[in-house]
Amino acid sequence: MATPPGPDPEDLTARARIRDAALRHFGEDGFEKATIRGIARTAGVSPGLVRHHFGSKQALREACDEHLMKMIRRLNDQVRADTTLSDVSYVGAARAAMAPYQLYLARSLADGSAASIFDEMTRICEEWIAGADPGRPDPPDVPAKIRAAVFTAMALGVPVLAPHISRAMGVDMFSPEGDLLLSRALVDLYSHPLMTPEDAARARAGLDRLAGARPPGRRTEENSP
Amino acid sequence: MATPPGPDPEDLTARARIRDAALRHFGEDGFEKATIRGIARTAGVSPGLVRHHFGSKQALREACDEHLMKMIRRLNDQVRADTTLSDVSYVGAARAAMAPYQLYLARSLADGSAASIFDEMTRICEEWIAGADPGRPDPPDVPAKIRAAVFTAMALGVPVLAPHISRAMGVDMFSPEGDLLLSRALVDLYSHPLMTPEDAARARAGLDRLAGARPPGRRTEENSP
DNA sequence: CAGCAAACTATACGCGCGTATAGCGGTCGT
DNA sequence: ACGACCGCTATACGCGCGTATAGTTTGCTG
Repeated sequence: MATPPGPDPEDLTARARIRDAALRHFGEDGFEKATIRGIARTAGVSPGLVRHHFGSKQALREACDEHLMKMIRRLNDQVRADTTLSDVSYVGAARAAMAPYQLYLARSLADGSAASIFDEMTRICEEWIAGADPGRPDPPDVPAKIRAAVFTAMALGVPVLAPHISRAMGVDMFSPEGDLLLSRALVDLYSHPLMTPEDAARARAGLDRLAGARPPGRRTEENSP
Repeated sequence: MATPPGPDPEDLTARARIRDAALRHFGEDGFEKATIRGIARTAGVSPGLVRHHFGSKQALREACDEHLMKMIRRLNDQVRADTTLSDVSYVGAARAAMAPYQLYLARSLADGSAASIFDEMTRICEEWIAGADPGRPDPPDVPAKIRAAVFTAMALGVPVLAPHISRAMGVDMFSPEGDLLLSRALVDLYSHPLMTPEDAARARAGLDRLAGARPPGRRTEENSP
């Protein structure tokens, strides 16, 4: 295997440039709005070459997904490798490395594709949660996988809605200042439970009551003025 | 004002049917992929009438945004009105009432439009947070508005990524069982801080160190292997 | 040097979209 | 009773897209 057509050792080839351009265009304009012609122009090639290498627009998207997931896996393994770093710096470094792809990831997740990426992140998160579960006082009444999925969705909500957060903060979320501000906000939110244990108990009781009484049918008040 | 062209008392007119159909199509297919012809067919009218009433596809989208925001405001006022309900049932009822619009809201937020809706929800959330702030032991070091924006993004991450959560749970998030499961997971996550106070203190110290030392420049290891 | 395969370009086609405009029927004010 | 108006439809235009295919360059092998 001297120069195999393998996917990894390609970083300056036209194929890789097309893929990177596609990641940018898909991320900035969305899959539908992005055009093969525009991607080709950014990559400095002819539109026909895009089809020659990837076959179709959809296949190009799937190649982007695959590439991104490979990068996420590598990032996670890398973080797992040296746990000597403090939590914060690793989170910051990971966010910095992901920055160019977050727009694409956001779009891709939002329109329902990139399922495997979400599942992979959920799996990673589940390991993380399962590792922390033994340390908590009360046993969880929801499987770790489901909690992992919900939390993954919440965590991904931040990059997905990055423009809105940046607008609220007044600085770009990906700038150093914005990143710092966001990190502080996240630490604050993560370290303060939004519900007291009593609230939670009451809520759980309410849920049990709803579940026992009747399945929560929707109210008919949606047509009242 | 017998039959004014006002926006409110219209619920069975063709205009309202077009708007509802647009909400569905935009939500299910995305703004770009959705077509005026398809919306018109769903609404049972001719494509020309869509333009006659709304002028353009973009204007139709803005009308959808406006309508949705009005509904959100009404829902919030309604919830604020009777605080006798337990937290959970109001959350469930609100989610049920929002169900048909969550897909649209998700798409709309994800592609950067619907800024005013996000800001409105942030404002509501900020009031909620500001009301709860006096009760916490340590003073927050991040403005309430920013915490509200970040939390709003996280909360909206759930409906935005609903398909993925549903896939992980095994049941549709909007079904009664899925809603119950999701609510339990949310209660569990909300009632258990993800970071201990020590973790948070250490993280804040790390952030202060990073902020004081140098702005966090990105590593050069993204091209290493 | 010949030849061939792979990378790449040029050009064209067809389709479906948003948009524009002309025309038709019922309803209401006068 | 009648005409102006509004809701609504039918039809058409032009554009830009994804896709297809034929042609051109490049680089490697025998």
